[in-house]
Amino acid sequence: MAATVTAPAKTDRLRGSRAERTRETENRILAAALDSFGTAGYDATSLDALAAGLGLSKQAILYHWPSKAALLDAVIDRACLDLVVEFDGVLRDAGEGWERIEAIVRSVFRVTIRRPELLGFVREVSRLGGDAAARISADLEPFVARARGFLQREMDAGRFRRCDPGLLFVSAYSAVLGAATEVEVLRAVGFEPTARSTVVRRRELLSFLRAAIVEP
Amino acid sequence: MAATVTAPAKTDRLRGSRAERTRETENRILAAALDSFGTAGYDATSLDALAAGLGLSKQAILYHWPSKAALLDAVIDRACLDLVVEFDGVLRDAGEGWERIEAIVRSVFRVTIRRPELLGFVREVSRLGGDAAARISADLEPFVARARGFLQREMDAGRFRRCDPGLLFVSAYSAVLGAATEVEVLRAVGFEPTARSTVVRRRELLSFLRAAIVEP
DNA sequence: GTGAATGTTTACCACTTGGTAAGTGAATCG
DNA sequence: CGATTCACTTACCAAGTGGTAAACATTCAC
Repeated sequence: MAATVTAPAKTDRLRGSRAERTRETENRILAAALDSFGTAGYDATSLDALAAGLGLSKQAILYHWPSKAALLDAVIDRACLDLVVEFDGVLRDAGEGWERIEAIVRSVFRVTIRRPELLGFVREVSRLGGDAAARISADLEPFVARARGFLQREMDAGRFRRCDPGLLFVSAYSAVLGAATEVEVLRAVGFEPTARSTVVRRRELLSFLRAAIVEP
Repeated sequence: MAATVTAPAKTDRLRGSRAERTRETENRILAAALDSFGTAGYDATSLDALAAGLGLSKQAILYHWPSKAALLDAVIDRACLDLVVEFDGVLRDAGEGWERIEAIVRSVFRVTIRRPELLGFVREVSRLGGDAAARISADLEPFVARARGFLQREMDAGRFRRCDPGLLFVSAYSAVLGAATEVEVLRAVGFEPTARSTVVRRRELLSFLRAAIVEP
């Protein structure tokens, strides 16, 4: 027979070592929780429903994390990791000055299409406030600090309009997230958030930001 | 004795006609619900807690509105009325062109200080989606339409940079609401949302918007 | 093979939720 | 004055919540 070296490999769920399978279960839970927290919301997500969607029981979740709040913390860390990985990858290959902002905006729009729950989750956590919001701030702080440093340098070089880098960051952040995720407002002004209209929205947002940021 | 013409006037709560008192109770419930929905959130607000805070029982609320969802609808209508009254009043006395945007931004910042729950509520409803979000869109549609018309006219007159008025509205809306209400993001960039820092934030936001909107 | 650690389940609990049913006291109206 | 409407309360309920306790099956270490 063909050499089954060491693998038991009865079903897909039983592949790999015990530690690997545990990690995979936790990943599945984190992904499902991120999805539900980011779309339905934290309060509107029950552990029962979450577990049922994964073919588990609620107590399986509570085995890996001691409480719903602890699960939220873990999801926050995971989401921030995903975001930072995404943006860092984009920025590594991006050019200088305005090109970097353009690269980030394109990246945000790509994320809202491929993983719409991710930025919704960021919104949700900052809405929840308290420990969760503090945690996400802390997780993203290095990225935010880098962004501010970048803006400051570009201002010093005379390429960006001089202003407070922190507040410029907030304005740009809000405008980008809004154009990418405020589906109701977009609908109110006649834009169904389809993939096709995304191209238009992105183009308009970029020209808006360029006018606001780049020194003419 | 002094002429007590017709007034019974035993306590404050019993003043006025029956219809007036009923209306006053409903107003108190609406105000408390708007506050709690806008700060704690819809899901996190229980009818019991709401009623207790008003010295009523939950069923008193359910007497005036048949369900929590119906109460939410009423709160939406009330909040939109407040917003439209506020903005219309401001715009009536505002000048032309850029001055009108400046007036609106000042108005938004004033609202976030005097009634922080109001814009938080708008955010919350648009997060909830579904019927509630559709309702708030419908309520604010006339105002949004006027804003788009204004932007279009200013572009035609060559005073504003030419672009899609609807998407410009979304970008500006997001930037304003973000700078006014994204407390966690502001904190992350080192701005405690105090009344003092508000002046700085408003000034920076205005110069950001001016650069983005006004034709140089 | 045996015993221990691990991941998961079933059973259960106290508590909260939105909502119903029925009753009550006061204002209003004829 | 009596009847009725009105605004509200007390009592209650079924469904769901996050979380605990304990039993159970599988896998791993020896």
